[in-house]
Amino acid sequence: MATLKQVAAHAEVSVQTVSNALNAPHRLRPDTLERVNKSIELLNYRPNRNARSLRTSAVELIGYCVPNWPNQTHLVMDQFLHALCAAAERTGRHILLFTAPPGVDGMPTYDDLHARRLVDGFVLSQTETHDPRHGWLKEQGIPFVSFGRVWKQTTQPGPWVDVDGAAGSAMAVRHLYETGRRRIAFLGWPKTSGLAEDRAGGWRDECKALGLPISGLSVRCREDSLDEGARATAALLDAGREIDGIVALSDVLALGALRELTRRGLTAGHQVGVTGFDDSPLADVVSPGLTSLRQPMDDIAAELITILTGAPDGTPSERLLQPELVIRGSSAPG
Amino acid sequence: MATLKQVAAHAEVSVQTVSNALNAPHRLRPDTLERVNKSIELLNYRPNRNARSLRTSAVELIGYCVPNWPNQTHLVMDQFLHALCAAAERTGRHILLFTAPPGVDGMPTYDDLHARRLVDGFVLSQTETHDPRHGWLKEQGIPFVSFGRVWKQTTQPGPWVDVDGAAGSAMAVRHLYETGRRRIAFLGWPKTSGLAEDRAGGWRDECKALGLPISGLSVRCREDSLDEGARATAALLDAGREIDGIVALSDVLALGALRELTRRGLTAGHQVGVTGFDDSPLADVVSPGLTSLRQPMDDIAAELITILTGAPDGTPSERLLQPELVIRGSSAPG
DNA sequence: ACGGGCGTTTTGAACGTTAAAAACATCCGC
DNA sequence: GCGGATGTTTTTAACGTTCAAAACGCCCGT
Repeated sequence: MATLKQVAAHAEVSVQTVSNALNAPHRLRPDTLERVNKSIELLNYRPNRNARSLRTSAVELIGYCVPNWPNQTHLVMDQFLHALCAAAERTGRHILLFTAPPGVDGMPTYDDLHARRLVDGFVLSQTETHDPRHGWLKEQGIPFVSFGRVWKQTTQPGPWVDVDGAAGSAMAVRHLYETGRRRIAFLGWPKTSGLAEDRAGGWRDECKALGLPISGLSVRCREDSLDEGARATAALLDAGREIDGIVALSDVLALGALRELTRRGLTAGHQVGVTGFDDSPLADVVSPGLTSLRQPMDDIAAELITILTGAPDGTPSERLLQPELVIRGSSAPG
Repeated sequence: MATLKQVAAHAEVSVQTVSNALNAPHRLRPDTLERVNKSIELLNYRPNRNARSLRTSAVELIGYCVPNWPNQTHLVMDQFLHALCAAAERTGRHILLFTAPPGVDGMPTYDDLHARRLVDGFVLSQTETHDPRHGWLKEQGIPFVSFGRVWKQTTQPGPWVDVDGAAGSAMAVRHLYETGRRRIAFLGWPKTSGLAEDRAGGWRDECKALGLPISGLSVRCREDSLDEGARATAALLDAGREIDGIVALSDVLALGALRELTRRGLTAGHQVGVTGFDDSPLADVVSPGLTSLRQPMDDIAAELITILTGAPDGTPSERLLQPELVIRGSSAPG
């Protein structure tokens, strides 16, 4: 494997000149640059990243903790990871995966990776209510950026990128309204989840703004499963709420709703319009397809990387992105 | 950030002694070792991985290309990644993610990562028929191990770990047989996929071994979707095949089968037992739960890492692991 | 008392790169 | 023809670690 030294010998220049040819080509006289580049190419030289990192103390690696506890967002994790990788690579960086215990127990792992210079900083996701990681990292002065706000906190402990769940729900409500629905229910989770409250709030506010009823139309499911979605839908129908639209907080709940509607002989997309959240692979695999709110993964990833690698000074950056309503059969005009 | 030098000064020994305290503690006199360790702890010293890698030319990082083209295995990718990470960490290594164009176009990326010493080697997955990556890497002398055999090849071009799809199908058939089924159909993919042939072969052979009929009971679906699974099931039922069991090549196809059965008023798990493949999150989310063949991700990951980091000599290692039948409601005794 | 052997510690050099400063070359104005 | 400005290249040193060899200290046998 060729080194700078060998290239330098071959091009009959000093080592530093070759280094400059790569890092500051404008400093070289054109003919020297060309000669050096020829040697680089001929010897198939590639800079040794370890030596470079040692010298510059920047590894160009970003740590990401691969989550292991069950969570609906896993269904779109591959999309997220791909987008994150691609965004990192556009800046010459890469993603380093690691595992860590949840919550504050995982902090030594983060600390270690940073102290040993395996990573420059971290991208956090799967943010939880009162997540302790952000404050801890900030305290240690370790660079990070969060995908997802830390809920139930007055000020965000660091830079973040998130998707506007309230706006998403509102978009879903408006879409159902525009396709003729007037009694739109909401399938959510318990109040403990900030994300759930965010999305529920969007449904409530938009319904109010459009003059639609909300009383008795919001159901909290105990868990994120098809069965719970179906059960909640059944409850709404049995209570005689006369619903013609359902905004569900997740694709899984939405699929449960679809199943219950189908079971009762109600054509989803005709009698009752249904929307989900996150545009997971499930949404596209069922029939009729599930209308869902897609998270703009490429934009999210790009913003995360920009914030993390851009401004190292203390100014926390915050970006709230809009989801995109992907319309499929489940919300066809009734 | 403390360095060896500072620790050495604090403990009043030479730099090399501190290095030995970490890498070869048996060489130190017990009292020196203790003194050095105290200093290490006090100064909160962590070895700089870049400096170490530069010296030893081993980065302890394993490259994994995060796939972006649509594929059913994405549903279990988070499980795989978590297992792979954990296994790597058990040997002090980590996973570096990257993106690359599919097929041979991606090889420069692999080459580059290795040449710049960002990774020691690669774990390949999403192996395709006649996958060119394995041969190329072998030729370049770049260490790798494959999750998944390269199909339609007489000899495997390198070490691999795989799950025995034929045995999996056979397990499913036997399970359905033991719960009373006698006419068991197979839902597969086109012949071009080695994986599909492997799984289909297991169904065929086990049916023959048990004296069950196979003629007209195998359907090839055009794509891996719920609709195709449902369509294939409908076709089988309409043709009067009198089936009472379905072994599907994927969870998605199996869910399609379940949907069609339910639509026709046939209780899945009673009249017709259904099994899927891969034990994706979908299997657990539907009701009745889908009986499915789980890939032993932890074992797979452990084997991959062992093979990749264990024997650097030319002897290719090969490991065929058995899937595990996870029994749920969809195959309850009829 | 002296050399050999062994266990422990130190010295010197190297891994491949870049930052900073120094050296060299060239051109210009006066 | 000399000082200065500008442009290009080289020299020196350093990043933090580990390897190989040398040095040191000690015990032992003769």
